[in-house]
This record gives sequence, structure tokens and C-alpha cells, in this order.
Amino acid sequence: MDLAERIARRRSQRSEHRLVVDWDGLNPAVHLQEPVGREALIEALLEAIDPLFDETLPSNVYVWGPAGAGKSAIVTALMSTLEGELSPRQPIYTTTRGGSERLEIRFVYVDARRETSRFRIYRQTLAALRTESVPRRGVGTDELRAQLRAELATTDGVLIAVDHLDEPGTIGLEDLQDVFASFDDVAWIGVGRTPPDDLSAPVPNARIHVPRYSYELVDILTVRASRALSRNLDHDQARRLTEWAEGNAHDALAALYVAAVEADAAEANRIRSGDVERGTQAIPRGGAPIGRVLALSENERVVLRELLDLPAREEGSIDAVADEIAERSDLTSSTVKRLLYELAQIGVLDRVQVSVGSSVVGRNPSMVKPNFSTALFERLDDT
DNA sequence: GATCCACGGGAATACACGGATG
DNA sequence: CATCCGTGTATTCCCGTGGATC
Repeated sequence: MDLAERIARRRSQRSEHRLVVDWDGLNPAVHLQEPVGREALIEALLEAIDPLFDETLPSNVYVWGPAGAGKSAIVTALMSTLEGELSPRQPIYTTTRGGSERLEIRFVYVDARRETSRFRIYRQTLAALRTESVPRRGVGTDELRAQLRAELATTDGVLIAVDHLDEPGTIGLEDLQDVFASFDDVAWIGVGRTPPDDLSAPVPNARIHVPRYSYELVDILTVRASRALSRNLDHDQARRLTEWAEGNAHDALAALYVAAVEADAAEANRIRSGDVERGTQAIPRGGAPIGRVLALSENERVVLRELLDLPAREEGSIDAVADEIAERSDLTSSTVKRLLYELAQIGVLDRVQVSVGSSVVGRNPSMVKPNFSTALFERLDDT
């Protein structure tokens, strides 16, 4: 979108009193093409993968830092730009025997929250590299690995970024080493929260620490808001959000998103401080990131949706809640119960002791409550 | 026929608590 | 008083089965 177009769009939006021009601009799970306030880190990352620019694969890299520090933002932006700049837009070469066709290094981003098995990682990588369809079932992991190996031969190597390692429910750095151990023409960037010293697996020498945001977060909110809103965000409100979020960009953006929803619903022409207030109240600090929740399987999200729809979800043991949800879905109570426990284990739900009357015998039941922004989930979880 | 993996259910383990035991 | 035991529930762990796909 060029400048004139942007201006025109704003004017027309303004005249319709639309505050929010582009919801994705505020979506914590969607990253900017051009990260803000992380120039030094990007430089460090480029340095680590420098051999690429001589058309050789770099060594593996480990990127780590706390939640909401912008790891995904940097890595996704880097990978998509590299794929755009250094890889052919479409493969136009024909493989002439003995010909010296110039191959290319390719770039793939994999979200370990979605690709939870070795099979899926191979599959996702393969799907990113080739245009023909990739089997989902009926073919073994070894077969898929062989197909990937064959596909790699048509490239000069692949740099694969695997995000969200070592989170509850995702594979770890150790698994990643193993998955690509037998590939010479693959280098990877592993991304996780765990400090290298706390990992038992061998960690690549190239390590990039992404620290929590401090002042930069104000700029990020400001830039995001300027893209997403037809009116600028007050500097004070941006500051208030970053302080409340203690530097966690996800939480700050999520709160801003909800604030925008409030303002939009009220047909306000700017985000008011009451909106920000309600935004912050709608986000559990340090809860599960919305991207985590959206990456859950269909049935896990069904369970969450039903849970949120339950008339009185504040009370009710897991057992009782599972029964109710089972009635409203085509899952068994037993399966719903298992899913609820699993969601609690990965931090999407919180388990809280239900204060129970004295008479009962046996272990005390607990109930679950969401540990993520339900407002955001309800808006972003389409289908 | 092979393969992956989501379901579903049951086995094993953890916990709560009153009462018995040392 | 500290520990163990029995009973009843909650929670975690595990694995066989079957659907969908190749």
C-alpha cells in the first residue's frame, strides 16, 4: 500500500468514523514486516547467519528470551524477508542435465505449537518448500523424511526457524537437534524461552539473547497503533500499557486490542483511558499468549468455546463442567475431562481449588478458569 | 495394507482426611 | 505426637482402536 493510498484510506475511514482501520495491526499474534526497536538484535542475528550471503548455510543458532520480548517478531520478519529477497519467487528453472542451474537457499518458519511431532515438522517443512501437496496420513515418517531429502536436493540448502521450543506441549531443542541430525543441507534457528544454561541438550554456539523490552515497547505500540487506528494513540496511554505489561509486548498489545474493541463498539473516535483500563483488565498478566490458544487443535478450541459459553462457569468442578461440555459437543465426557486437564497442564487454563463444604470425603475437586484473554479468543478464533 | 494420531477409557498414582497404631 | 492405613476422590499416564488418507 503506497502513501497516497494510505492517506485516502484514512480519510475515508475517518469520514465513516471508523477508529480501527486494520485489526491485524493490533493482533499480538500477527507480526510486523519490519520489527521496531530491535535493530541491534537483528544485526546480531544477521551476523550469525552471515555465511548465507556467500551462499553457504550458517551454523545453527539458538535465540532465547522471556515471553513477549519479541523473539517471534524478529524471527518471522527475518525469515519472510530472506525468503523474499534471496529465494526465487517461483521456481522457473528446468533441470537440464549437467546444466549449471543456480539453486537457491530457502527459508522456512515452523511453529512448534502447531507442529508437535517429528512427522509434522517434516511435513510442514516439505509443504513450505514445494508446491505439490504433501501427504497428511498413510505415509510413514521415514518416507516423509526421504521425500524431504529429495526436495532438498533441488535447493542449495534450507534454513529452518523453529519457534516456541521447550514450551509445555511443544518439542524441545533436544528434539530439534535430533529431527534434523541427519541432514547436511539444513541449518536451523531454534527459538525458545529457556536460558542455554538450563538446557541439558547441547546448545549451538551461536546464541542470541533477546531481553525483555523496556522503553522500546512504547514505540512498538505507537507504530502499531498508527497503522491500525485512524487516530494516534496518546503517548500517555502507550506508556501506561507498557508499564502495566512490564515490558511484555504480547500483553500490552492484547490489552490495546481489547481497548480498541471497546472504543469501536462505543463508536468513539479515539481510544479513551477507560478503554485502556478495560483492556488491561481483560488480559491475565503473564497468561497464555493468544497465539498459543489459537494454535490448539480444533477439538481443544471447541472445548474452550463451550467452556466460555457455559452459563455459570465460575462454579462447577472439572468433572461437572466436562459433563456439560460433553452434552454440547460430540465428545465424550471422558475426553473433555482429559482435554481440560491437558489444557490446564500447558497453562491455557488455570486450576483453582473449589472451596468445598466439609462433609465430602476424598481429594478436593478443582475448577478451571481461562488463563488467556477470552475477549481476544472469541474475536480471533474463527471457523 | 500402511500410517498417523485423536478418542476414549481404564490403570496407576496422588491427595485428603479420619481413625488406628506405636 | 508422629506415622501408617483405609477409603474415596481427583489427576495423571498410558495404550488399544478406528477414521482418514496414501
